[in-house]
Amino acid sequence: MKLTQAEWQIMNALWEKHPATARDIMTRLPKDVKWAYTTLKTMLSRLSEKEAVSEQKQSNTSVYEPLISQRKARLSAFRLLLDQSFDGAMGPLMHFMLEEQKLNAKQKKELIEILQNESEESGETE
Amino acid sequence: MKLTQAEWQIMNALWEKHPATARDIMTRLPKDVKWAYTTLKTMLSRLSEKEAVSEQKQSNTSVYEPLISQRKARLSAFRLLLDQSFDGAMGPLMHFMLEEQKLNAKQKKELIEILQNESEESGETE
DNA sequence: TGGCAGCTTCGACATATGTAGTAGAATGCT
DNA sequence: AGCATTCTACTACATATGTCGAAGCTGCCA
Repeated sequence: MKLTQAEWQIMNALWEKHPATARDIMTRLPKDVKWAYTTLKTMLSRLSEKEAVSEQKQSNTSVYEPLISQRKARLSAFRLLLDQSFDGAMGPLMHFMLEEQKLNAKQKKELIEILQNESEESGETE
Repeated sequence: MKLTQAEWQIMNALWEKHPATARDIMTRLPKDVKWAYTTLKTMLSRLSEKEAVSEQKQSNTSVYEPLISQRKARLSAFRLLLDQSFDGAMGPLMHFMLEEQKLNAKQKKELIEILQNESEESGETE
């Protein structure tokens, strides 16, 4: 499932809290997004066609629910980035992240801790 | 500079070895890409318009050179993924990568080492 | 019960992206 | 010189994406 930029903004708002109406979602979109209400509705319809969200009518108002998990969406996006921009390998990506200083000292420290903790355990989510 | 999927495939081929002609690039595209020669040319023209590559005529044949570095392109793509899909924070991304088992034990170990070494140094930004 | 307010559905349109054909110029082989 | 090969430049077209406006329901309140 590939989401477009606009779709990500909507899905992010929806994952944050749902079910939600179009109005609800509007208020949770990034501040710099200034869509007409119908623009959002159009996007929601398209997401519904794509089976990314479900649409239920409560009397005259539609209530939406995500049908794809954030985890799956992230996985797709991540894989795409990896394949498309980093030769499909973690190595280049890791190097890139470190070289670009995408991590500050504190983050590095946290990361090290996470890594060390996780090294002991197994387990998954969803 | 945002590159599309098709553009990434071309730029990857061009970064790999350049200058290069359209024919050269054709041979280095992913195996599953089966474009007509003119399709590639169209893409190259668009990349040229976008100032992502330069086009020089050697007599009657165009020779291309990347004008944007792979590093910069990766940076854009990475930032976009981070902002769009991971709340713009490394934390969620790191957790995601670990949970998804994108890193095996050895890689984690290496990563920890790199992190600890780099922790002392400083660097610059873009 | 007449309306306003808010929702919904449809249709429309611009730009972006993917994909390619055609025509004509430049090259090079014979 | 004449022809086949190979390029380039243009044009075209479908689908995807971003953005709305218009018009028609629904429900609630004075």
